[in-house]
Amino acid sequence: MIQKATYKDQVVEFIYKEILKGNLKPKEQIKESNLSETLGVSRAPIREALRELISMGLVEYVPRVGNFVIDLTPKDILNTYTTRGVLEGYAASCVSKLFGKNELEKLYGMCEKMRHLAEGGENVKLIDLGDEFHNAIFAGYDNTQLVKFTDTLSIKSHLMFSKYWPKLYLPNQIEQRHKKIVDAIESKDRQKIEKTIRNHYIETGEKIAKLKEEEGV
Amino acid sequence: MIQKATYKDQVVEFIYKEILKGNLKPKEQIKESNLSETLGVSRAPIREALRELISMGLVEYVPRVGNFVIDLTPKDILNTYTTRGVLEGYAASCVSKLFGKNELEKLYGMCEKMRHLAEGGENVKLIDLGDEFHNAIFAGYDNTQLVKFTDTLSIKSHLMFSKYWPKLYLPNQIEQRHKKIVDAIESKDRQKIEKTIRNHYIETGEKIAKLKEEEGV
DNA sequence: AAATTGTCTATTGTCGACAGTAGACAATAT
DNA sequence: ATATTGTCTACTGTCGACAATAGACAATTT
Repeated sequence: MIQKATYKDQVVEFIYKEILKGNLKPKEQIKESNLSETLGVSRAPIREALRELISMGLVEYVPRVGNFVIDLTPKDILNTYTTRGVLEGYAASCVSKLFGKNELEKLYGMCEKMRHLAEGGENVKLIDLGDEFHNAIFAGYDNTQLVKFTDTLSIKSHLMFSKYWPKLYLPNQIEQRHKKIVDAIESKDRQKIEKTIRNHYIETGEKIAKLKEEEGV
Repeated sequence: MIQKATYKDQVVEFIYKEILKGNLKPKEQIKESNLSETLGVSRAPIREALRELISMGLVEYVPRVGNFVIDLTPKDILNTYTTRGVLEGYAASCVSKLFGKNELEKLYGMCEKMRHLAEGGENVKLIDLGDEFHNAIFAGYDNTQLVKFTDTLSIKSHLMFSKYWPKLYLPNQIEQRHKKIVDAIESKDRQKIEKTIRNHYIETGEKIAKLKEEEGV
């Protein structure tokens, strides 16, 4: 399926990457006219892109003043991860019964691969695999509303994870933490699944929030 | 605090009310130029308003084709309510310990008032009180991320509730259903709170989905 | 008749320009 | 020196016009 990308879509992509790369720093104002000149398009598609980024939660908007790169407080970070944990935990508990041996094997395999990628310092691939892991869990879940929310949260998380990941977990821990999730799914105990996934995210949220706090001093 | 409303904000309000009133029907295309002429403003603020409505989930957008009033399938309806139940259930369980006798009394009072409003057929006030009820529960909860999601879902729910509410519950049932939530909060049993609120929403979601299904035949 | 192609039209996508305002800074008054 | 007021500037808000395109419909081909 081919999809013609409008300028707006390309601008969204561009800004997102600039933020990821750190070329646009938290709290920094994103000036429409500047970008317009830089990218060689008019302000209209820039504005539309910014609106989208606002709804994604990556840009904060103050009427008549401007658009600013989001600057997450430690509390915001914890909130983002917590919310993600609540939603994904519920989703996983709903679809757990769909998982047979094959699917579980595949998930366990991913856990190992995560360790390898972490050992090799391949953070981009690690994040991609993380996405794949979560998508695999959601594969059979058809609550598009909930999934849309988790997608938003996922993008937001990446922002922080890509910055702090080396300080978070050892490669072995990454593997074990995800295996724990698969174990829970295997148990088919819905309560356990929810709890495990919630904790998975809350732990990471707390860690990153702490790092951010220390850095903010 | 005074807030200057931009045209965009007023247009959002206008379109939302048109949808609520049924002047804009599901699946109907919202044409920028039409609205522009009707409201006497240029297309720019109209477009911005539409973007916002898209992010609120009230308008669906097909690139290069147009903006359409959302047409929720029965499944979508159930999903919306389910997601809301998951999020609000968790939130309520988190803040339950903050509720003392005063707060609980107030909540019980609201339940009674809901019955009265339902008996009088005052659906607008009923919806407002419903919001107040939920806001009261969230008062001490500071996960802005989660609250933002529930706000979105709440707006979406209103769309359906305002259409179907007379067919959903008897005045007495409305009171009892909400009292059950307060009872759960009073118990301080976090698990029970989550479960109660989830069910509260899922039940309504299922009912509305069913009504929608029958109507769609 | 059915399928393909071409044309037209209504609608969205983008543009450049101007209007209005928030915030900074200078000028003035106390 | 501090507080108030006025001015300026850079930015967002809005505008009207034009470009591009999806979808409908007509013309053409088989």
